[in-house]
Amino acid sequence: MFLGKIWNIYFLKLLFKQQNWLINYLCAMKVTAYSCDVQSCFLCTLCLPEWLPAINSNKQNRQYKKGEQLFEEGSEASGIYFLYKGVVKVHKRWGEDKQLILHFAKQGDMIGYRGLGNDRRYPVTATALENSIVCFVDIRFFEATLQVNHQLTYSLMQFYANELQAAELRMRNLAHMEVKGRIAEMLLMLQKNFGKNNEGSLNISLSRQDMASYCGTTYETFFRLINELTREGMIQISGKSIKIYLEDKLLALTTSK
Amino acid sequence: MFLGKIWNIYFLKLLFKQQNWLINYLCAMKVTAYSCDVQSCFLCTLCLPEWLPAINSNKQNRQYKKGEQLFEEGSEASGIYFLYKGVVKVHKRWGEDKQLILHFAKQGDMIGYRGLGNDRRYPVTATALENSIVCFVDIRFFEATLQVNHQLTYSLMQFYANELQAAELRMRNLAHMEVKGRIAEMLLMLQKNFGKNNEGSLNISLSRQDMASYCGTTYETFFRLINELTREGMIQISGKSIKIYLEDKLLALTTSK
DNA sequence: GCAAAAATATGATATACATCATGTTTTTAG
DNA sequence: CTAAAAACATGATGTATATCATATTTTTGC
Repeated sequence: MFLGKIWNIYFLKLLFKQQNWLINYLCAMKVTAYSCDVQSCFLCTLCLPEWLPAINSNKQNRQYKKGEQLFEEGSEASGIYFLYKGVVKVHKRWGEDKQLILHFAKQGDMIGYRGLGNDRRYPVTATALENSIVCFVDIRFFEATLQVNHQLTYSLMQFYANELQAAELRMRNLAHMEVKGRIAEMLLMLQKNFGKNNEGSLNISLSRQDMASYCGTTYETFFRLINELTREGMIQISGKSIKIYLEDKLLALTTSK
Repeated sequence: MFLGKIWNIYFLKLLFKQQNWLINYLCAMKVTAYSCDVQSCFLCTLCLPEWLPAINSNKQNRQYKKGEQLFEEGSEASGIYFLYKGVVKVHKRWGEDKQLILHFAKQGDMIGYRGLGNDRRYPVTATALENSIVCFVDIRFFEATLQVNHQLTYSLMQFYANELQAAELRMRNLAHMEVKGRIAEMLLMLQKNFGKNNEGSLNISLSRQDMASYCGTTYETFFRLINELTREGMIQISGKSIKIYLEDKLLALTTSK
């Protein structure tokens, strides 16, 4: 029955190859059915069972269309988001038309937690790259939750510790690794986080500009370097689908000397 | 009496202008007197008073000479350090002879907390830039402390959140800000964290290589650019002493467009 | 379904920064 | 106190990457 559903969509996709609106419409419908079950996210799994009803009555489900912003850099941090469906980019501005993308958030990811420092404003912007559904938790309620659920606080602390390590690793890479290596690293990250689909390509579709912004470079440089990677047989890229062929060679690009 | 001591050292400094060994020796002696009072650091102020005796019997005072390593990137994370006296750089390797300095730790700073993620190895190296004294707390005891002292856990979580924000800001700057701006930013950071001495220069002395490594650039580029900053009247630098003259102009260099 | 707007492709040119090379000064260690 | 090592200074040269310019293709909105 589930397979039937997939087949159904696949069939429609073939039928209306260019008319993606229908597919999107159908997917959006399916997606609407999803919602927080108050038992599987970072928040719910780490809280005392007695606290779950409180969560249940305080959470809000929200939907965002592709391109819509969840929140913007500099605005007051109103709460924390848990992504149920979709893909969201978390990014920081530089000047008028540049940005560094910090994270491509996927199903299950927490977003907005960077607003929990001393400065209660979001230090980043979050933008939906696909139609997305989130569970929103008000910041005050979240803080109350932390006061009550020590295990959650401890886990969140560890989560931050891991994020900090990752951020500082990327800092070093931005400072010293060449762009080609950073692209290789991003591709491996995407494979790790989003996996491959049945055709063996990365299970996510990003614009080249967004991929470039993740690597901290320009569209043009990114373009030239993925061409090189293609010529060297490490990857293949057509449209928005990317296949990784020589994982070890990519990995080699990410190490020094 | 305290003033007398300072005058004493100042007098000796004049007398033996080049013979710093004596001064250092005397200072080291003075320094040896310092040690944890179990009431002023991040750890002690946030713990329950009942827990302090436990800390007192578990902490270790350690000394490091200039140039000595506290711990090394990749080695097992054995504990957390609190810096009582001295300056310590926290840095990450790249290749044989490059590094990115993440932090110049000063009195009161916590070091080694990056080792508390899932991977229980230090992701960074810590090296003393001056003779330093630290209070060391074993990682297992620290974890037990976290389990007991929820306020400490919460504060540590917030601390990490702030560090993460700072790291991601620097990530963006490494990606998009030009080196001159990053130097300006470092100088302002040094002034904020280490203050000025009675002559108005930054109260810290770093090698140019280390400053360059903090900015994510080479010694040569750093050298040329501080010359520019000097020519433009923003700073003055002689030996290891740096004076900031035009704070607002430096600040302007750190913003886009 | 069509016009407008994004996204993509690609060459030509510019430049910020790294690398190399060499000499001097300062610091360190025995 | 002296030799060796580290830090510092500075020009010459090389290169990775950004910027600009322009044409094509794809996507989006009404």
